[in-house]
Amino acid sequence: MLEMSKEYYVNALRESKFKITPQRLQVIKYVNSKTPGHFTAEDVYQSVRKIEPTITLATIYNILKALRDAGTINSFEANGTTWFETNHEFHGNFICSNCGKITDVPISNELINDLNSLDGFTVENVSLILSGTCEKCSGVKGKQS
Amino acid sequence: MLEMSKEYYVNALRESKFKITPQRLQVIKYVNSKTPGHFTAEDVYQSVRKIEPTITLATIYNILKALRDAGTINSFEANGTTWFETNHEFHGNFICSNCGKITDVPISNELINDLNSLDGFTVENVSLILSGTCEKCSGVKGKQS
DNA sequence: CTTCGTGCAAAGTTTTTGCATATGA
DNA sequence: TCATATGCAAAAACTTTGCACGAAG
Repeated sequence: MLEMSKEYYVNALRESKFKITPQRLQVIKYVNSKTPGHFTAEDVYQSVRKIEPTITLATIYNILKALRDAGTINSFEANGTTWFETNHEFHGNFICSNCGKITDVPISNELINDLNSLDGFTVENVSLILSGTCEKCSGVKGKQS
Repeated sequence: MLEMSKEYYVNALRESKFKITPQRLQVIKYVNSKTPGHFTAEDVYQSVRKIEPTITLATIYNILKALRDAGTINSFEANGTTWFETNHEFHGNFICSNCGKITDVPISNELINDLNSLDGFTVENVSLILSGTCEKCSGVKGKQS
């Protein structure tokens, strides 16, 4: 895989016949700054609108879909929304049911082999989502922020 | 684990201090009939309303939450909705992006060990979601039903 | 110049909430 | 009796759609 950089995203969009627009460049800038990390369409919107004030959530959804179709970001659903991430290494996403924070957790290689040996199924995407209490929230009472 | 039966769900609700209502019994009847299987709140609603015509989706959500809190069903999010299932064995859920069908897929025990050895995290729930093309849809053109 | 993307408004889905009434334990 | 559940309506949260205009290639 190419090193993460804005060019990586731009090239991937071009290869998939997407046009390069100022709005897309701003979303790329945001996404690239969040490596590794997890973000929602709303997160991207709130950040990018500071530079592109006329942009709308619908356009953010469009752009994130393009970046995903170009193979540069992954998505998974949790807590009622779609989360995006740039981490292409196979991993789990641990979601703390107390504070809501999402943390990447490592997974052994054996599982990857398992998943590639499913008779009859062509696996294109895998998401492993764990929930529970994170280290910081263990023994601490509080509400999700 | 107890054998799956309506009593299993009723007992679990009682142990968690939930009341047994006719509406809950009908949802239990539905859930128990879908073992193994995957269903949404809407699926339950459409079935149960035939016997309990005044029931509403809000009540279905309430009951499914109670059954989940009582530890009898699991849930995961995919395709924009929450799916419920009774399968308590650790497994993956393969979602065909062509026909939408969800299929349980077996996972080796190694992963379970991995997931139980996450330093600092208390794992309460795990969902492994795979997407791609199922056997039936491989090589077949069509739209999701 | 032609196709694709953006901005806007509106609608579609799924899920939650508040409250009065009804009911299980 | 009394805490909890139900039914209803309304709202909230997230995502998609249609269309006219604008911009990239």
